[in-house]
Amino acid sequence: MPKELSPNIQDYLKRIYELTRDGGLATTSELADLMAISPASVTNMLQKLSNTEPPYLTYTKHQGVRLTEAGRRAALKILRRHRLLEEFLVAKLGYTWDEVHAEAEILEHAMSPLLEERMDAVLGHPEFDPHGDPIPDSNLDIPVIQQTSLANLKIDQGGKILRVPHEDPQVLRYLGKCGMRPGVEIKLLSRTPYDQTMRLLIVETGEEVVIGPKLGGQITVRVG
Amino acid sequence: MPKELSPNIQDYLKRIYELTRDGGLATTSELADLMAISPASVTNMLQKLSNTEPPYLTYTKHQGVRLTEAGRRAALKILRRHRLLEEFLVAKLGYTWDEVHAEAEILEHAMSPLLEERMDAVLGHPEFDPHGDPIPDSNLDIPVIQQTSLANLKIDQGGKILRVPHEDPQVLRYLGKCGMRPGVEIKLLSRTPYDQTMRLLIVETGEEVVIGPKLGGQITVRVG
DNA sequence: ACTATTATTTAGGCTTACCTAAAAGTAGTC
DNA sequence: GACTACTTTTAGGTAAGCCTAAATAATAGT
Ligand SMILES: [Mn+2]
Ligand SMILES: [Mn+2]
Ligand SMILES: [Mn+2]
Ligand SMILES: [Mn+2]
Repeated sequence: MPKELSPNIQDYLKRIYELTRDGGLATTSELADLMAISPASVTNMLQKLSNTEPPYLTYTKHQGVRLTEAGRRAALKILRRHRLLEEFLVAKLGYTWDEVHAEAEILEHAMSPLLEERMDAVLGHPEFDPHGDPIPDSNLDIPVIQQTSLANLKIDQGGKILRVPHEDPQVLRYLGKCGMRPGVEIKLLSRTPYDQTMRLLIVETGEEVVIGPKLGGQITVRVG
Repeated sequence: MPKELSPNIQDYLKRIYELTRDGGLATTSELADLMAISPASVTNMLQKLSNTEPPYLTYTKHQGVRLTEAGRRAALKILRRHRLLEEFLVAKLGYTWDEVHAEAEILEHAMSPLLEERMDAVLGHPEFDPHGDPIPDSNLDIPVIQQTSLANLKIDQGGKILRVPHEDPQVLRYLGKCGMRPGVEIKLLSRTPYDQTMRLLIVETGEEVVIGPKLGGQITVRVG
């Protein structure tokens, strides 16, 4: 049976899950970048995780990796804890949404099943974390949400913000100040031709917000 | 400057603090027992911790160790987190007092200064944890409390329970069922001559409780 | 197709924190 | 003061998870 995975390994699996949600492969260098360690260390770990019984991922030399079902479940388990923690910190301990990711990144590895269950209960089984990411339920089922990147919005098209990137506190503080939160209705006013910078209208307040293409690609909306 | 201490080291220092609160020395084998590791490993770590700059403890070969001021502060820091966590889990997440120690033993190492501060605040700066142990304040000041072990109580002498041992869930469930909680008034009814078993009266309920000498030595009261 | 660049893997090492086995020190008993 | 039982230390070794440097594979430009 799968013994307890180390914090490192839990983070590897979570990263690989995020990188392969689109169906592709995660590469050595992407992982090395994200985790700020050397590519050699990543290769080592990927080989190790593909040789366990059962394997957590399938590894093709020089191509990349993808999670097995065992790997996906392990990733969702830690993702559930991460997102529950973020929600808990905001809802019950007065954290702002830019403070919670780093904290959850550590605490997720110290969280027992009991604590997970109690937090879930006192929060009323929340479906989304503060950044709009869905929280897998206790069976690790995670809803598939119909959504598009801001980058795909057409001029004058409106939509409701579903999720924003969650790792960078600076970005989150900026978005918060602009009123760009999950649930907020926006409308695309313009997109500059060369650098794809967007001007958005926050419908409720009438305020205008400028979002670059890199950030815009990471914000998702429901069109309509 | 003191870099971040590893979870292991934090636990070593906390254990040594507990073993030397009476002013004595902590020995290699006591620590090996408590931490369930080999004496050789303990020796190794004690030497290491006495050779840091600044040293966390003073080590005398074959005699034992005692904390330096740096060691004491590190121990109190982690003890504060441990006890705040225990209180938080009981007060805010519906834990029973026998469930919190094991959980806190892990979480204490994953707790940021910010989380410590927020928990302290939402709890209203509690002075005691669920087992009656004092929580060091944010300056690491810890109150000295006038108290005696149950073992020192004279027949017919009464007192208020101050603290109970906190590590063993079974013991805690037993004490809980008997009504032996911090704050409860008791009176010593009898003590058997050979094995020192005590019969106690819970004043409020009129119930009688039997406590052996080993457990009795770990429960403290304020006489009166 | 060849070469330059970039990505990945292999090889060899380091640190932390544990282990066992053997050596050495301490203390209590005669 | 010597013997014995017990505790502690030393010596040598392991596993994780990281590192750098060197070797190899993949990719892109001409
Ligand atoms: Mn996050
Ligand atoms: Mn993490
Ligand atoms: Mn405790
Ligand atoms: Mn601990």
